[in-house]
Amino acid sequence: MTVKPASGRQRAALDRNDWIQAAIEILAENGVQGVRVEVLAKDFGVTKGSFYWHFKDRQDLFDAVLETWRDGRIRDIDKQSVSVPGREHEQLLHLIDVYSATRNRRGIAIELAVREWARRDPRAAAIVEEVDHWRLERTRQLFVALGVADDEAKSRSVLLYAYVFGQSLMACEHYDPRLADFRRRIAELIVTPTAGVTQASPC
Amino acid sequence: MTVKPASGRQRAALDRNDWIQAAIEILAENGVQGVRVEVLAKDFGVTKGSFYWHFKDRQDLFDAVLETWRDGRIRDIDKQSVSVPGREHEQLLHLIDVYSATRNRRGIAIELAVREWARRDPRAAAIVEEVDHWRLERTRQLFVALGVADDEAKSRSVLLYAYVFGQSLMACEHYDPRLADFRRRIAELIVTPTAGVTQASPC
DNA sequence: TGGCAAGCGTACGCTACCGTATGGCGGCGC
DNA sequence: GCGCCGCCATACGGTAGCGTACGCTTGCCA
Repeated sequence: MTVKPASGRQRAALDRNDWIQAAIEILAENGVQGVRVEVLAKDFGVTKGSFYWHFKDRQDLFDAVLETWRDGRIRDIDKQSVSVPGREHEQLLHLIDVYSATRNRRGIAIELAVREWARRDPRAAAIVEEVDHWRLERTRQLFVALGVADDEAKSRSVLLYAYVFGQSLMACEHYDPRLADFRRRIAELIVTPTAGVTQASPC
Repeated sequence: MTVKPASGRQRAALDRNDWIQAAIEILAENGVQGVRVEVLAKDFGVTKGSFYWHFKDRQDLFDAVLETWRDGRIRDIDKQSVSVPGREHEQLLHLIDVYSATRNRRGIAIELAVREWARRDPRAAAIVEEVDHWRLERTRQLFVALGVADDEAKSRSVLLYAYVFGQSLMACEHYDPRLADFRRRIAELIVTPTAGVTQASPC
């Protein structure tokens, strides 16, 4: 999965972003603790002399990774969660599906790695909180567009993302072969307004 | 948090379980990668010569930690999830509450650390799957006792635990000051049978 | 009271890292 | 063609940690 392998005789010069991308790859597979500069360098076929040209130290890389991740997430949220009138229900279901464990393995792995990181590093925690806030806000708006009252919309947003992340760290593949059906059923339960929580129409 | 500190002039001899408990403590705080024998030894005020008396190597400790955790979880499940006729609803709510982020910080930290571990170690993954299966099965029974159809009961069980674990890795403390209310609302949504999913009464 | 073994200390070699200092090399401007 | 700078290599010192070999006590039991 190395971006610029050392296959060619004369490999291209690496830039800051190459290191960041490689770091994210390792982060997803082995966690923050696995992101080691000498290992990254070996993957690129260079020595750490290169790394310390582009970065002050390891923490510098970490900060860059966090910023990159945050920016990417926020772009994604903007793309996936803009309210398209009349299709909000479908949009919410799609949000859940995107984080389904079967597809998008890479994205989920990164997501979990960053959150694991955030439990022990305040910098990562701050970034995660930023991203969470964006996501929850966008989802809230979708629920509101569905006619759900604001408090209920916030609750459901929290439920939606908590479910999505929790789902990806449970091992229930062997629980029942019809798990896919269950997931659909759960998704509907989360996004479908219950009778009584719908906002009173202003009449 | 050391179990047997080196405060006394003549500390008691350590046994296998002392090391395991200390390892679990570090595991919760710093993850598997943080469980280092020389660090544990320093915490106890001994050298690793002691450790290698009780354990073959580091992996031996890891295996013991996993078994200990599993046994504890299964005991907990048996305690907390036996169906008390007529109180199943309350029991399910209690289950969610137990894993609420505000209380039981230690239990949650261990839970997350083990699951993080499981993503990269097949031995840990096997243990987690065992525990998950037990939990889901018990919760399913509670839902069924509430009159919920079997498929729906399984779905809700998955939702319940996914929500609980996901909740503990989200940073939504600053999302809204009324988060506690939202949590209650969400819990009710998860455990309360929707109209139409209730099992047809055998008439 | 001699011996034995559980429990731990000491000391060692080894690997994997981090960060730094400094040297080399190729391409680009002039 | 000369110098300079961007990019990387080399080499070094230092720390943390694993596992091993072996020596030292303490208590127990014959």
